Parts: sequence; C-alpha cells; structure tokens
Amino acid sequence: MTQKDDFDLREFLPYLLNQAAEISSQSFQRIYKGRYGMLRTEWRVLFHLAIYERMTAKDICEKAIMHKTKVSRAVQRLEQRRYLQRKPDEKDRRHEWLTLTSQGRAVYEDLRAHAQQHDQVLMQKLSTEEITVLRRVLNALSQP
Amino acid sequence: MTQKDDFDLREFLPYLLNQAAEISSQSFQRIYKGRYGMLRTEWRVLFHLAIYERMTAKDICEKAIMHKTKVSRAVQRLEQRRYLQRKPDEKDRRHEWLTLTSQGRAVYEDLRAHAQQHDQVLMQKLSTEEITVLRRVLNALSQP
DNA sequence: TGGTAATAGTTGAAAATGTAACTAACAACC
DNA sequence: GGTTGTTAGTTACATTTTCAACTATTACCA
Repeated sequence: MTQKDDFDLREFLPYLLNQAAEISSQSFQRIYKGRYGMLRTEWRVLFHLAIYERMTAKDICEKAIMHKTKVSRAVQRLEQRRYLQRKPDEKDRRHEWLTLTSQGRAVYEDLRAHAQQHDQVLMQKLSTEEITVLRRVLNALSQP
Repeated sequence: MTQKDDFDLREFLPYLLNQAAEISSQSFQRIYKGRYGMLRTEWRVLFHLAIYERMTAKDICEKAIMHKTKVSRAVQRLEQRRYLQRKPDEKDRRHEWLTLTSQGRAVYEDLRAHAQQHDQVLMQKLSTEEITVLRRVLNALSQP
C-alpha cells in the first residue's frame, strides 16, 4: 500500500476540511448527544437562538446555512423538549418567532461551557498565530 | 436579530470547520454526483484506490478514517458500476484486495482534474502563506 | 377586486448513515 | 485436535437526511 499517484488527498482542501471538521467535532458530539440526546442540527439551532435571542426559522436557515427542512425538524424536537417557544407574527402570520425557554437557556449555558472548553483543548494544538490565520481563513472559505 | 450573547459561533472551531468544509465541498459534489451519481464515501474510496493502487477495505478505513460499514457499502456500489474489482487474499481469505478497473481509473482521472481545478479556485481566496498554515493546521487537527 | 406569483414552513417517501449483531476465516492456547 | 478469542467484512434495523410536493398566508398587478 505505497502511494503511487502523485495526487495527494492531504492537499485537497475539501477533503482536509472535512476530516478536520469531523474529528474535531467528535468529542463535542459526545456531550450534546450523551447529555441531552441532541443532534448536530439541534444544538446549532439552540445556539443561534441563544445568541440572537429571537429569530424565525428562515433567519436560522440563512445564518446557519441549513436547509429549511432540517431547521423545521430541529425546531420541532426542541419544542417537544420545551427548549423553545413559537409565537406567530401578528403582522405576517407566515412567520413564527422562536425564542428559548429558561430551560433551553440553561441547556445552552451548559453546552456553551463545554464548547468553550473543547475549543481550548483544540487550540492547544496550535500557536496563537495559527489560530488567527485559521479563523480568518475558515471564515473566508465559508463565504459561498 | 442582533447578537445578544457574547459567545460567537464564528469563533468555535468545530462549527467553523464544518461550515467551511460543507461550503467548499459543494461545487465538487455537483461534479461527482452530477456526472457519476456518486456519494462522498464513494469518491473517497475511489481516490484512495487510485492513489494507493491496491488496498483492503480495512486499509481504506484507516487511511480515510471511515467506518467499515461505510466503506463496505461504497465498495459494493463501486463494484456494481464496474469501477473496481475484488480479489480474495490467497493466504488469508478474510482479506479482499481491491483494485480499480480501467473504467474506474478513467473516472478517477476525470474527477481528479476537477478536484485540482476546484482546489485552485478555493486557494485563490487565500495567500500562499495562509495556504501553508491552513494545510499544516488541518492536518494537525485531523489527528484524533 | 380577483387571479397569479412568491414566501414561510411542514410533511411524506426515498436515500443515506449509524449501531449492533452477525458470518466466515484464522490464531492461540490447552 | 478442539475450544475460545480475534479479525475482516456484511447485513438488518433504527435513525437522519434529502428531495419534492404540499398548505397557508401575503404580495403583486391587471
């Protein structure tokens, strides 16, 4: 099993990015899945609502770059667990405003603490300068 | 929808990595999906076989950090399309050696060309130094 | 007005993934 | 040699995701 072709997968950015993303997500996944039985889509929605306080599903789709069916189902499950509340917009009843319940905020606080701790661990592998460059570059690559 | 919490998702590495990975993969996905109806798992297996020429499913699991059921199913589909061949190991018949057919290699050549072109486009957003740092850092983060 | 188009969000079926249990082949130890 | 353990790979079932079609509401415009 020696390398034959001159093309190296470890140079191919989408591959590398996926690999790094998957591996660096694993230990955080154990937290939100193990403690709250949540899915990736769900913690993302939860975090967005915690950070922006009040959003419609559409807003979340755009901010988080998630498909509307994913958001719709994540919202349903978060509502079932009483982590969020829906309130239809009076002026335009196609919109629904979503906000976290105090229970949802408590879960967020717990997960956020773990997220930050997890980030610390990841960053220990890197120098300050590497972190700066990485953040800048990833944000650049996230613009479609 | 203004930011309220001081925690910023765009600082959280697993989130950022996922976002960048997904967005930067999209246009390449259109190629392998659109032209060959392939899945992400399948192009990865195909590429590994093209690069290393001869591997067992186990080898691929380790190199590509993919679960064995994913590899097993990707191999099945690639075999159905006559992109690869299986040959049981004579000495230990638990192992199966996988190699690409000429058809599989042709598909690889086509996809590789697109991959490289795609990489060029992505890298245009970045400076030479950023690319160096990014590759180094992503490889570091890919070690579990 | 009324009729068509657009938008927010949901639902159902098909496809893909994850998990655990399974088969077949070999290894190791007595 | 036979029992037990290990490894490579597959299969079955539950869970998620995707895609397309759907409902309900508002916007546009003759």
